[in-house]
Amino acid sequence: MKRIKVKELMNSGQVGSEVLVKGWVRTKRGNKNIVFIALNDGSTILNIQVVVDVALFDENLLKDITTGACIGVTGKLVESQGQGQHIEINATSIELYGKSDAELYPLQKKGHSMEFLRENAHLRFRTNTFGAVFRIRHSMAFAIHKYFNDKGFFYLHTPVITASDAEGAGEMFHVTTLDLHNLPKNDQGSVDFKSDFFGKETNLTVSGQLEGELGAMALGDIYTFGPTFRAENSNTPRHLAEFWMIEPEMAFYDLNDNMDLAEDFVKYLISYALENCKDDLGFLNTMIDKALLERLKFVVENEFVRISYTEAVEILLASGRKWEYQVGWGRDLQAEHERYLVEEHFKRPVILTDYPRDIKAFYMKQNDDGRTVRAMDVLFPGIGEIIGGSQREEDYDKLISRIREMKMPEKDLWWYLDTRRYGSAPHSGFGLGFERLILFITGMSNIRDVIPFPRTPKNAEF
RNA sequence: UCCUCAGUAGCUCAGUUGGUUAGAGCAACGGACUGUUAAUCCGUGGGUCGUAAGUUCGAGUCUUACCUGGGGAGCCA
Repeated sequence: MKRIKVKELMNSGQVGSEVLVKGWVRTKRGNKNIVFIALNDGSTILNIQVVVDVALFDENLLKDITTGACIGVTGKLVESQGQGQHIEINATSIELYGKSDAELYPLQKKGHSMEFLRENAHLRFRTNTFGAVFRIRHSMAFAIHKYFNDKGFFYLHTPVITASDAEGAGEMFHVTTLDLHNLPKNDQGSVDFKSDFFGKETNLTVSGQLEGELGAMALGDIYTFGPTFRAENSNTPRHLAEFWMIEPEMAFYDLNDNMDLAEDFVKYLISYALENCKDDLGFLNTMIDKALLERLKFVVENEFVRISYTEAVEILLASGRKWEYQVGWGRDLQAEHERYLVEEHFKRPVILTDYPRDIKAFYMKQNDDGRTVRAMDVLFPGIGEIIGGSQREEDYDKLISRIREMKMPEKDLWWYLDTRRYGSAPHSGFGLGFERLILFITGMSNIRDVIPFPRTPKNAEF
């Protein structure tokens, strides 16, 4: 008999038919006459209830069916006599694929703390919460590709290994095949990378943006979606050393087009989750965050506030608040400032634009005022900055003077500068932190719980 | 990296001004129960109190260092 997934069974299983399901035991309960098994196969958060007439089965087999064990069940699909589920399976035969010693299996049929489950990341997939989170994570990855594909964007694979630290987005992980215990030195006494694998110093990427711009300057609209690495010693519930980022880059988009796309994109993804992840979101709304669904709907239904950095500073100064970090034009906004704007003043997502150029990256388009750039940050409640982007500086002279002012390695950027030498065009783009999006959509509070295997300082287990 | 809180049974925690044999709930195990929903009821086993050093007649409790984790901050997505 062909196995049917529980999700399909719940949606379209025919009462009265013979079915075969395979999955992992969540709980078993009952008495010496009848036993109930809650079986989950990961296809849905819903369990199928298996009803076992004890008289029909070997006692030792039933003894081995414990929490965590893997079994296959053949039986008749019937309407449930009990409350709590509409259908169930009257088992006629059970095959035990893998036992699970109940005295040793870490997961119990009770709630566990997130910290405990994080230490058991190899097994946490088997919990309701993490099953829901990772099904939603998949759906969001799929929706991202669908959104851009439907809009005519091309998925561009930018390199994971790079020789440029051009953006200066953060500390980088070195990539080398040199013998770390016996490093070759040059005449100046520093490491000689000429004999390294690539013949030069290389790192893991901190952003695919610069390469993405090359693609946009020919293909029009592109996006990247891949892993990103930051060797920052950041220990917070919002940072990872290895995370996934989506970076669209669009020719002929100005900053307003860029903001329109960012807002439409995020709203599309949330709508997609609301429509396609109902069971999982319903569970998270009940167990993790009672305001989750309400908040998601609110974001979809309301326009994001768009104000300039300068206006934001005025609001903060007029608030009468005492800030731990001083507010003033030219200073970067701190978490407490962003939080005030999003969570108290406007009570909705906010897009801040036109930041002082001295606190932003070299590639951002310079405004005519000579002191601000066409940057945008999308700020979300509870998350902070979820998107950062800008219109790019397409003017060669302005770009090169900025590179020199900031003492960037001009020589290494020759290929980037070539896009401004040959057929330069106005263009824009942004970066969306995938895990921060998943945080917002699932209502989870720690970023380590929305990526299967978190990489953080002092932690690369699993 | 900084500030702060915590680390005691498989899990979540209690443990008084330092004092005899370190407790509870849940889980596990054994038993009871003819339809259960994290079933219920009765019973049983289970501990190098994060690690190291120190103070003391005596340390789960006090001191110092280190390790690990949570929360906040910085850096950022």
